[in-house]
Amino acid sequence: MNGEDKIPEKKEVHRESIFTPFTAKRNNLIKNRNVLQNTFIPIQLPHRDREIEQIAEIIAPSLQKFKPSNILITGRTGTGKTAVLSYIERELKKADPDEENCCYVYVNCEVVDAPTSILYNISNQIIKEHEKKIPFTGWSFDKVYETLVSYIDGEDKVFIVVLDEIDMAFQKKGDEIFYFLTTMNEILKKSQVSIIGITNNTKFTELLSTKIKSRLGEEKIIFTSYTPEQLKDILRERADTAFNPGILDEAVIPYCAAISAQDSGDARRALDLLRIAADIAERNGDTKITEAHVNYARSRIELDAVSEVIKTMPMQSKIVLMSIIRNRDNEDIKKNRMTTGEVYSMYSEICGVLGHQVLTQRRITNIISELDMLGIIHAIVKSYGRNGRTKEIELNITNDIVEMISRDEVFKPLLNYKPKKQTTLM
DNA sequence: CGTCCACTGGAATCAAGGGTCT
DNA sequence: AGACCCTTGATTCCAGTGGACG
Repeated sequence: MNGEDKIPEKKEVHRESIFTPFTAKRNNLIKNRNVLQNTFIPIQLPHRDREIEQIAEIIAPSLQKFKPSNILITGRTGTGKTAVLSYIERELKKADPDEENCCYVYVNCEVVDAPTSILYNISNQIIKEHEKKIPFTGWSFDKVYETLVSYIDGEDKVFIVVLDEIDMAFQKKGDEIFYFLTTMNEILKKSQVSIIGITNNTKFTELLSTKIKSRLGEEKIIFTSYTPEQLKDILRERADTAFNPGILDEAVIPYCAAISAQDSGDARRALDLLRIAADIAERNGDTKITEAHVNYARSRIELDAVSEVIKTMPMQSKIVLMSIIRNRDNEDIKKNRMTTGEVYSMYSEICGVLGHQVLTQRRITNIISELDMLGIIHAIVKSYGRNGRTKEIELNITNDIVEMISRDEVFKPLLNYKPKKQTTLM
């Protein structure tokens, strides 16, 4: 993206086997790699004491077999929600090692989002006996639910069910699943179930029906974004165990913190930045990690994220994106902003060349909006008065990525193809 | 002030593919 | 196996609209 952050040339290394250069250059910059992984849960979570205490206070009764309130936790990504919960889990296990009084179940709804699979997932974490486990497919929702309920009731414990990324489950099937989970207690005679929902969608509660809302959110805890100062502390703590002393340039940690605080206050992002910067430095055989490495890491993260999105896009969206790129680079048109109509005619042309089905303009409008939401393009509705009302579309990706798309082999036939001259339009 | 363009975006509907139920 | 969802992507239809122009 920017030319000034070039990493120094790789140093020549005496070759013995093909691995020698890598092992030789893997100088001990990184002492402990695990610590920088975002799945790592540190012993202490800096700046989350208050939240931990709050949650601990709420769920403490479970250790005496009393049902704690349901909790709804909101906060943006990378504010330590999942980390805090894992921490809580660990502490809970310490207090009740044999799960005599309470049992902790964690489900990530981003991975398992269908209502049945959520129940299935919960059940199989709870049900220990192998022969009683619920088969992966084949059972109806009701049957799974009934089995789960009867099993839970046979246990005489408090079950704490943590639903991470709870909004993902909501999108699929409304709040039905939450209804079943929260009403479970009315059927249960011995055991109790309490739910901890985690979401990074602050508007999530508005989507729920009032009934569910009050049940699920008996207690609400909001995780605020980290400030740059707090991010610095977090990074510093990890860096202390991750790196040998003196390896990190003074400015690196404040710089990482500043970058990620600026666009989210996301600790995960900050850690990624640091880890990748370290990786790059290490691979390059450098002895110190500097701001330049961080800059490099930053652009690589960005590139990876966007190209990943584009790679997994459906074909039609790719063609639409290609049309926008072509329109922008076309000698005859040559403008950064274009209308839906212009995109559509280019699109139909490209479809013709590639032998793809041409979709309606209505659908293309939708695809354009989708691309807009992904942040790949900028589209705002604008009125040209007498000349109609349309979306004004602008590309919003770097040339590296444009390059990458253009090289995609599905667009091969376009390489030698010159678009027709546009006859109409201003 | 009304007209009228070139679309937007909601709603209903369909078709295909996948999983589920019996 | 065959009937029956449910989801997703697409189509059809259409009412609605910001603002330059006359």
